Amino acid sequence: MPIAKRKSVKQTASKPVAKIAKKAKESSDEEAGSESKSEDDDDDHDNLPLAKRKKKEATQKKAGKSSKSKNTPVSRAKPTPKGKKKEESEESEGETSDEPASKKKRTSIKSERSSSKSSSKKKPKDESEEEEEAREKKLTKLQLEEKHIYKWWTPEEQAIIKMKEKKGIKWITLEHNGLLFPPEYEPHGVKMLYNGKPIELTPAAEEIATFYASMLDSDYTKKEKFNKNFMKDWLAVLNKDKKYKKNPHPIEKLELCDFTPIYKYLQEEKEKRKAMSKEEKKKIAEEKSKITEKYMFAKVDGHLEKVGNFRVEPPSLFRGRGDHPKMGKVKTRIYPEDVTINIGEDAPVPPCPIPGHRWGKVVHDNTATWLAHWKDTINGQGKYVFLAASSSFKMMSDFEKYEKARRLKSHVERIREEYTRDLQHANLFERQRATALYLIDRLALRVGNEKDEEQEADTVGCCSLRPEHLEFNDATTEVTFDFLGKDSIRYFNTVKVDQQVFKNMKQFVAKKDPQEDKIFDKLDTPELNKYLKSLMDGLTAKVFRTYNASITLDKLLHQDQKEGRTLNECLLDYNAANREVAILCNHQRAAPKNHEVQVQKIEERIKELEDERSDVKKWMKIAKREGSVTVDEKIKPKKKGDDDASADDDDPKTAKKTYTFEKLENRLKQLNTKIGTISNQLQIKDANKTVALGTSKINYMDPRITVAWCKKYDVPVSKIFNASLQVKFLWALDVDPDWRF
DNA sequence: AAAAAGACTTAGAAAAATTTTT
DNA sequence: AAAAATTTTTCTAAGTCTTTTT
Repeated sequence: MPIAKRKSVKQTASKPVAKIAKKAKESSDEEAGSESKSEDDDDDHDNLPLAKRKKKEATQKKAGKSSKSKNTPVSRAKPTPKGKKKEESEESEGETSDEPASKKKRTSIKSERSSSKSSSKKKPKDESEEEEEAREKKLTKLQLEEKHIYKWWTPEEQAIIKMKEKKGIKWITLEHNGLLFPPEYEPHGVKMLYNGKPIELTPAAEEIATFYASMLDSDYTKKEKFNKNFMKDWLAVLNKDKKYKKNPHPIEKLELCDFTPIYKYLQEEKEKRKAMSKEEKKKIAEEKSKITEKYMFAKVDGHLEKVGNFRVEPPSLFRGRGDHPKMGKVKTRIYPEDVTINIGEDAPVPPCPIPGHRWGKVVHDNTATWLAHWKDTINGQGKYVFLAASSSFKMMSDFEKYEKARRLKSHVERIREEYTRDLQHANLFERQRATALYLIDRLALRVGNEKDEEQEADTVGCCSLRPEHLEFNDATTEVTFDFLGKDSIRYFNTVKVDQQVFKNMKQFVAKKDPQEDKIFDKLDTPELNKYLKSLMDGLTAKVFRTYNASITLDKLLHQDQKEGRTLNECLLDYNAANREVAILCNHQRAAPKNHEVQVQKIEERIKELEDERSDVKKWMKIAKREGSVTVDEKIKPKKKGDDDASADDDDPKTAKKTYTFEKLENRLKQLNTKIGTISNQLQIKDANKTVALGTSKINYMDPRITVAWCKKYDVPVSKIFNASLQVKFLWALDVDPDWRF
């Protein structure tokens, strides 16, 4: 066992973390009420070393659009080549009072918040007041989060961190309360049917049947492999029942199983929970949080830090992605015996939470950041309990990730020259290496490690591509990539590649088994990464994804940014840039369930408004001539059904109305903006249909690019980073508006 | 040197919470 | 007030890359 270098340094006598966490919470609550600003006055105002303003270096990109432009990755084909131009986008209600992201710092927010807090009597609150209150709540939440965060980026802290780095350790003292186990299964006694008859199950068998019943709505239960794996594991449990030692359990075939009684029971339980009164719900929530409270925080070198996943994964049916060979297998319950705890040597070991059990092992590995660890029963892979994204461990490595990607910026030109040259290398290995690197760089492919094809879904990355994944178009020298990548997400893209790359790839594919052989048969990922290391210290394949995502965002957010845009136009532009990055990285999501219906709805609404507009235009002509106009106008039925459901469609009621020209003119203007806004929404909705924007925002785009842009154009950061992201990116919030990636 | 184990980041789905519409 | 839509959080699978073992 790798109880690597134990380093134990004297630990300051310490209270148990639970108590400390509670304390912290109390004190911050208190502060929220009474505003004790002195405490973190000296905040992080300007001691951020990270944001050391780089003079905008003469960044070499032209606004040129050509996807071959030297410094930009080949962009993916747009899924929808609609060239439609949005005409106008004016949101009806202005976001007037949201905190402008610029110079205003958190201190000001704080005082604003606490002062308004005192006006507790809620009278006829009008909209804006309500809005403000809501915003206030969010800020409070953010504040509370921020409260316990260890500001590791100050120079003093940096010195300490350097020291630890030198020793090769991550922490000196570590305290936490272990992890929370799911409760034992409680049988509900609802009998499923077998061959039409109710059947008795042992609790263990019932539990698994209930897992299955709870998934009846999902696609999994319609898959043969899932069902097969499920039956195998379930039958093993069924036959464990002593009653069936001699002859097999009556349940043999899934086709004869009817889980609907259990399914219905689950639905009813859900309904019941939903129907509970507010008080009941609140009470239950409180009880829950009482239990979880002590697990929420750990103490690392004296700093309170949030724990990420302190819950042990409950048993379930394995839901592998794509065509996973193990889907449907029973993932069994984890007990303390299965768990290894990592904790400071002098810290109290958390008592084992299940009576009669004990921890599998307790280690004191201060070279690692995990708090607990167990082995997954499906694949035997390690599962870890780590600190949350807002912890210093995570923030620091996030920061380093982006700094490394920025370092690549000053090497990338050289690297590209080198691999472009090597595309024609006499040696096959080097040619393959150069070609693979080209794809990783220009198409943002993942590196593609080897996988165990028996145990895992068949997905590939760059190095594991096979001939079957490519198609060549000789006329255009375009290559079509069609393969399943991480999470079995399809990568489907036709790209015009470099002539030499085209030639190489055709050659690598020749005389190979399309289904079995690797295109880059001489290459593997350790080999590629070894080469990258030689090009730049710390460089690995994944850095290219980070680099290309960030540089693309940076470029887009600086390219034709018109002055005087409304907030909404700004957000639209950001969304478009974000989307481009997401498409580059192939971040996809399942289309929202009712997408088509919703699109249709909006289209109808637009049509309605357009009809209205043409009416108004017609009337305006008359009014211009005659001063005013009297028309028979349709009256929209009041939303609350006019009881007679039938009346709705057929006889739209009308009423006589008289308008002046000016009135109509005004109305036309309003209609135009409204139509503009709605068609914009529609466009975005459609463009984002299968694109997941979040993944690049969370993992790939340097947050400083976003924050700087926000400051420059006076967009509140909160419009782009929600409370969690603002905390995760706390280290980036003080960046200079002119900062460039 | 190859394989396996270990530790950490990245990923989309699903659940829960919140906001908007009806 | 209910329902629908949207956003946020949670969950845990599935990658990458490093380190250890064989």
